[in-house]
Amino acid sequence: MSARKQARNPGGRPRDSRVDDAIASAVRELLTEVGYTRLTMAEVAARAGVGKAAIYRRHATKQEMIFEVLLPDQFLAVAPDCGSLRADLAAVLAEIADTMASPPQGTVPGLLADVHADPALRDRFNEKYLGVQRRTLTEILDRATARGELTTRPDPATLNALLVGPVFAWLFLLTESPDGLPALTSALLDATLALTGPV
Amino acid sequence: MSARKQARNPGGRPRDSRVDDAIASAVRELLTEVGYTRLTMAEVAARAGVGKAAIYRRHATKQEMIFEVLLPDQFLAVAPDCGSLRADLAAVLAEIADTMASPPQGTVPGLLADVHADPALRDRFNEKYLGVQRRTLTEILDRATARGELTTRPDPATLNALLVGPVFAWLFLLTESPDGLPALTSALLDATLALTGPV
Amino acid sequence: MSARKQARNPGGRPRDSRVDDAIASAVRELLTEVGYTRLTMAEVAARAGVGKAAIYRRHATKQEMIFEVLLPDQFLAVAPDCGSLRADLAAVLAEIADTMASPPQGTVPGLLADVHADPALRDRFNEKYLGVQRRTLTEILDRATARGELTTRPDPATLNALLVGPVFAWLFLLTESPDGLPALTSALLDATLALTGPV
Amino acid sequence: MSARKQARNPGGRPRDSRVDDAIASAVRELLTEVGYTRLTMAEVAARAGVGKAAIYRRHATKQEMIFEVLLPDQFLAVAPDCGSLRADLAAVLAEIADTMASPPQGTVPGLLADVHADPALRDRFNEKYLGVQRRTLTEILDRATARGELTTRPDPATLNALLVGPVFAWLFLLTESPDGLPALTSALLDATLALTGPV
DNA sequence: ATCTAAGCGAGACGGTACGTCTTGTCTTAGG
DNA sequence: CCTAAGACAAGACGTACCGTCTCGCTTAGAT
Repeated sequence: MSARKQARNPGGRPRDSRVDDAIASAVRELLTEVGYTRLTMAEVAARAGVGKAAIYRRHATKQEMIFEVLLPDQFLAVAPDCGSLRADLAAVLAEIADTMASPPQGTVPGLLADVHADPALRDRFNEKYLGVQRRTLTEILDRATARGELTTRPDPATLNALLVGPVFAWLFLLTESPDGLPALTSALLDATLALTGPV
Repeated sequence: MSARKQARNPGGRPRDSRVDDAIASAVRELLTEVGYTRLTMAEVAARAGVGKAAIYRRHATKQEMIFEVLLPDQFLAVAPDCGSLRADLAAVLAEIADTMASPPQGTVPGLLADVHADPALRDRFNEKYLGVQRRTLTEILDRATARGELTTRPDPATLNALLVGPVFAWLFLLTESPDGLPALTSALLDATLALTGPV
Repeated sequence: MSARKQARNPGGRPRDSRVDDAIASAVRELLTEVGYTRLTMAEVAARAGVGKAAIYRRHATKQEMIFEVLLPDQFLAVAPDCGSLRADLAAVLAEIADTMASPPQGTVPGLLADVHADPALRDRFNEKYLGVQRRTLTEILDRATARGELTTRPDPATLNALLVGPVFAWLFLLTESPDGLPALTSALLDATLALTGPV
Repeated sequence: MSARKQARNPGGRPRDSRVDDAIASAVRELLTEVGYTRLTMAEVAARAGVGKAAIYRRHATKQEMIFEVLLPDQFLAVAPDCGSLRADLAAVLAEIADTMASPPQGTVPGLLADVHADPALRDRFNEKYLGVQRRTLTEILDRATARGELTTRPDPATLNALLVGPVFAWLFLLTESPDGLPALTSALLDATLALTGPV
């Protein structure tokens, strides 16, 4: 995922993957210890035992670094296929909720703000996060349609907002505990499925 | 709204209310022109024709300044009473959506990030924004219960997340156009009301 | 001498002269302790108990800062008038030699290199150092001419090079001790005066 | 000149002399184009079509590299013997002046500054440049003494400063044109010889 | 005909300084 | 006590450069 400018020419010393790991670990530690805003590049470098240049060789800005470190490479890599629309949606929602709830306090809101401030980061966010979500939801709807589970086929963007929004709001607007997420997502699936109409 | 530290001593020169207005206007202009992150106090002061001290006398930090300038004083001042649960929720949701959609690009996510970073701002946010929302929703539920519209009385926090979350996600995660909000909120109300059970 | 951008408008907090002094002292200390090359702005700021911005408000670059701190404000302010050409030249030469020998090891060569690398610094150097020297020498020659001490009037630039060059070479090319300067300047004056011809 | 660490073991690939030449050419080009300070090792390597390691295999530091590239191998290899003290001094002075005036703008002052900052470079400078000068001057004085041209035998260091200093000052303090050097050196010899006394 | 030590170009590495920027506080002179 | 202007301490940012190290490969001389 990282590796922004891969060497075209195979000559030259190759990137040291231990440096990637050290950076990622330092970022995660510091996010936990000091939070998104107070994380500094100098401290990441020091903590990782790495020069700042090694970081900037991999990540264009502090924001992209954090995004790239936190977003799992395998995020929604395969669309779940559990046999029913509800089960598929539940699986997707669980993975999304997990990705939101895992990073340390304040990281997700901080990142979202920077996504809105930095066009380059926005592009990466759209590509690596939103696009994957939309493709996965579309695939799930395709399968449900094939199964005859849907009377009306909802708009994927609307469905996306209806599913992800409450989880985000629960965690980052209301700042409620992640422990309440299961109950929330259960109600959320009931409500959403009411829209698609029972067969 | 403003006036964080009211003069204890009535003696001395009174605050100039034109300064308050000039600051508010400058903040709104700059949010539109350069966005939340690139707005600086020095530029607000220059644009408003005001000293930085005059700003800090009114607002403790940059973040509180923006929050106080943007949040309408009358936000959800009176709970709507339109005769039905759906109409009441629609009215509340419309006002909330409007408050979210009005500020310039990136302002709401920026503010939300700072709410997570700054405990003092979080207190103000809880008091002036979240608390009002929850109180209003509770009152609406009370009325609906009295009318006999509810078979099960939902948890206010869950309801809050179900209603506000999708609007937030639509605007700030998916970055879809505010034009799509009416369709979204309509579906949203349908789905949410399906939970409360038809009478 | 310092004060690069003087406030046009008298409004605003005035510069704190203690900051000027603290910077100058820190620069002198650090030049002595670590030398020209290893002096860093961050350390100057720390040593002076001052923010870096306070330094850059006064001095455009590290090089100009050192130049402005080291060059005495009164350098050759008044041309000596001792009654004879030789005495006048001796006085000027002593002051120039003193200005060269005073700064800590390596400072003068370092500064001279930067003068050749930075046009802005070169302008300041020409104005504050060379110009003053040439004007002073010209004035001394004028007086000697009026006294009838000169058979041929030497070119001021040549005279300048003949006088200052050996001192510079003694200190910075040969790296001989400043203790040898009196003997050198004495021989130097004899040689130079031989050119102008005895009356 | 080059070859700082000669291979002890004759095994292994020998140095490629074309690499030496390519480095020297690149250094000279870049000194002319960007000057001493802005010359970087990476750019020298790129220009020479050479790896940085190949440079550092030959030269310990950037400063030594430049010094070694610029100082002629044959600098003052043989003391001139022109039949008179003045002619000998003129020949030495011309060669020294030429060595100073040849390198691109700013190179000599830059190098001199680094000589004062780096003890290792200073040693090389003393050995390859100053020592040669002093030995040559001493030899010339010996011959002049044998010829009976000297009434008083001047101190070699003083003579060195008196001769070389004005040339240095002319070029690097006053930044006058090298075209003026012949006139300067002529006056300089007159003045200096006046000290040694006519026979 | 290997073997092997050292050369080679490319470029990543740790470290460190630079000059810019912003925040929230403080200091003027004046209303 | 307010105001406008702007200096202040602190410290993060992203860039640049140095001198070292690592990669895969080439090039001789010694066996």
